Amino acid sequence: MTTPDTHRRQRRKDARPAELAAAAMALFVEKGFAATRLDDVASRAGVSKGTLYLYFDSKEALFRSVIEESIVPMIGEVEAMVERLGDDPVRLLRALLEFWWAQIGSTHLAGTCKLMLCEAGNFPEVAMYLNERVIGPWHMLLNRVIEAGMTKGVFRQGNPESVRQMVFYPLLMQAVWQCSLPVCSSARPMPENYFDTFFDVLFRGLLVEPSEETQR
Amino acid sequence: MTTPDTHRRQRRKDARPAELAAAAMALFVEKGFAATRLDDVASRAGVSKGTLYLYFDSKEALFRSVIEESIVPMIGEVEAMVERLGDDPVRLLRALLEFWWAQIGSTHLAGTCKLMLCEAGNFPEVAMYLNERVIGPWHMLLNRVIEAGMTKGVFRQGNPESVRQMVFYPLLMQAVWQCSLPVCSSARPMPENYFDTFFDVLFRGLLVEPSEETQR
Amino acid sequence: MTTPDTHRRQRRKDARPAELAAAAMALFVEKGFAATRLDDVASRAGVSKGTLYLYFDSKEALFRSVIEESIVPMIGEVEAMVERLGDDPVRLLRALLEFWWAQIGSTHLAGTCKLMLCEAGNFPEVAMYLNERVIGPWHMLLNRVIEAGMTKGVFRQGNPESVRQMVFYPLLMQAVWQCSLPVCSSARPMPENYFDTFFDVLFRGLLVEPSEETQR
Amino acid sequence: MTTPDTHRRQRRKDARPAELAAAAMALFVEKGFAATRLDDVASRAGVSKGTLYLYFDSKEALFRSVIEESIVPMIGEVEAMVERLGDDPVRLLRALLEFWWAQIGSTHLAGTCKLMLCEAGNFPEVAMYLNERVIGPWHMLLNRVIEAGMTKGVFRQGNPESVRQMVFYPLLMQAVWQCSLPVCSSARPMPENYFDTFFDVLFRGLLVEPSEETQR
DNA sequence: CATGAATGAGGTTTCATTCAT
DNA sequence: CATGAATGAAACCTCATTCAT
Repeated sequence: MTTPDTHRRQRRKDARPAELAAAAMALFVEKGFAATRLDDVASRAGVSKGTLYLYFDSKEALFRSVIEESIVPMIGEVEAMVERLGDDPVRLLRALLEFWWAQIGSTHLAGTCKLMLCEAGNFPEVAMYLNERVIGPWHMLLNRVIEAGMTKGVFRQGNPESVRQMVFYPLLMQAVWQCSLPVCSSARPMPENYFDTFFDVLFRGLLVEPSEETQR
Repeated sequence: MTTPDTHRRQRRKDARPAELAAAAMALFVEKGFAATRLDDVASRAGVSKGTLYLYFDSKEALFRSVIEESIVPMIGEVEAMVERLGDDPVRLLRALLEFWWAQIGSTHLAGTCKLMLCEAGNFPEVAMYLNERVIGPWHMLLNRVIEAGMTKGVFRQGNPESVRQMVFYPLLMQAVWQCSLPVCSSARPMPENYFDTFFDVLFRGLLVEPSEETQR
Repeated sequence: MTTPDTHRRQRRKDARPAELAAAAMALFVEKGFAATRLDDVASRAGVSKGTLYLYFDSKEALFRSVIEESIVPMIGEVEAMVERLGDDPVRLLRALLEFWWAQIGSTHLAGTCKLMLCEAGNFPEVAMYLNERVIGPWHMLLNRVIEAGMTKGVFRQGNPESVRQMVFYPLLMQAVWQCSLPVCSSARPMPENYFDTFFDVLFRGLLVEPSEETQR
Repeated sequence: MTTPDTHRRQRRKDARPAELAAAAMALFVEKGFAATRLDDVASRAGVSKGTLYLYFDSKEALFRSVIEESIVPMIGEVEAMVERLGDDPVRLLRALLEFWWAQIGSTHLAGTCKLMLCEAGNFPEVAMYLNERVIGPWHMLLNRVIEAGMTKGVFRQGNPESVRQMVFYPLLMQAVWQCSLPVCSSARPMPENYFDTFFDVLFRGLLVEPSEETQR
């Protein structure tokens, strides 16, 4: 009794909220929440403005929903990383960061990071929630690895907070930056050997060691 | 002829634009451009809404002026850093970054960085201008130091772009983050030994060297 | 598929711009452009303020549109008069003026004349445009008839500009005056024999001719 | 005790209100009442905005005062014309109209006529007052002359209202027009022989009489 | 379900008016 | 007297939200 047309329609209907959220996400990331007009969201999604209200109660609800939907995969990613916990802090740290970049930093989820940064002041509860569910656990994870490395004597002693920023913020900033300035020159794609240099310097230091020096 | 009162009034009038710009800056950084109401700017500055229009043609002009006024000192800071150029890449790089943090990252100019990140999409010309006058020169400066260090064989070989991000983005992100989340837990003051760890890891690497290892 | 209701709605929507323009026209004529509030335009048209902006970009655009829409019929009228050009200057001149009064001077298009007079200083481009498209052609038309009459020896020789004003300005001023002072006593309807006297005096002069004098 | 300087100051002070009124008049005529900003009035008069309030209670009071000051000389002119009443309707009518043009239509008082036309709707009491004190008497005057001419058998019989408009409106419209469109081409100075043609046609008609025709 | 015309609260902007100097 | 910075009511304009179709 359900014709293929009905099927297609059904699929369309089910996909609607996600389509709308995706359109909203793109514009929220590009312009910010307040500067985004629902007119624009609707026309980007190819629907009428009224349709938005069939799926979302308000602009703010749309925003929360967009964030919400981004959070679920993020939580998933972070938890997936927890699974990977192994013994070698070096390999583990590298794996975590590369995984973060592959699954978040270089994907459309990077936009959520930008939104977090830009809109946290206007949506403190959202920020708190995100902080609790995603940022916190992620920081915990990094901290555990870093501190484990220090405890094991593999990593240099020091302020773990400082270390966490050093290992993570370059990636985070790069991700956010690419959302912000697709127009500027900085939007060039990540260079091939970015991570090679990154981890080389991170683990072995910027300075050439005496032993290496003699090798040259 | 000029009574003290006249003086006070004159001083008031001369100071007005800066006062208004400061109030606007604070709110723009906190809420973003679009979400900031001129009513709020005015009442934060302790004047009426109309007064804003005695000094700025429009909300957008106010924004541009705020950025403009932030740029001048930034250019000054960057140029001041150029003066410091010496021969030792290690000391120089550390000096540059500590200076940036002291003069920009930890001051109210950090807000300009956040604005840049958040509003670049809505004010592309402003972003281009800033990019040209401040960001570009600053990147050049870092690049020169990094490349000089590599050429001299003091710094490990690698992608300079990657290195630049590693040395600068943790500071930049920290600065922006503190603007965004005065409400969240991350707003705690920079720990005492942040920079010690930062440069220790940066220059010598996260890994404990074999020679050090034996010392423990 | 289209119910009568749909029809009515459609008709309503199509008619909206004209309804709004009519309401605006009436108030612009009555109060002038600057003194007319869009609130008043909206409530006279029976819509809310925001509705105006669905159809017109700004108050000025509304004004221009109102004028624009008045110009089209005016051009039509003037061109219709050109068609009437015949050989007898006397009958032709009378026909033109009576036609102008019937189609413009005594209709709502008279308001456009008042607007032209009152707002020309504030909308010089609009004035120039009207001058080019309507006023100029109309003056040309009158001039041609007047000069043809003079050339043929039917009309007394004299400054055609002066004659044109004599034949047209009483009608124009009467039209404008009735827009301006519906409140004053002058708003009484045109007397029955207005045109009889008008053309009698115009063609034969105010003075009683000697031959007539003897008839009394 | 009164130095020359004091004298000059005194004269300046006494002249102030008239200077301000003159500046206001010019702008009211050019832009209309509502579109005229007191800022512009003040700067045209070379004083500060506050100074206006030393001499006039409000913008409307300024407007009324401007009109008021124009009325007095107008009343004077009209009364001066009454004095001239003689016996010959032809000479009298011509004298009245030429006098009106010389003393009002071609002077800055023409602006008052434009204001009357444009602002009557916004200031009905002012319009009524003007109507009572100036327009009415002036119309009476013309009517008396016209009717006297008709009674004496010098003027052709007809609707006096119509005749009054024919003799006066061309001049009035010309006066107003020159206020409205200093920008348009119509602002050319009155042609030399304007009045010659005007009265020739007015008294003897547009048509060439048979007797004249043979003279040609 | 989907539409888009209509709404009106709330933002930006203007400017007549005031008042300390 | 004269000033002009400051005010705030009221205008213009925007856009999230509603609802008849």
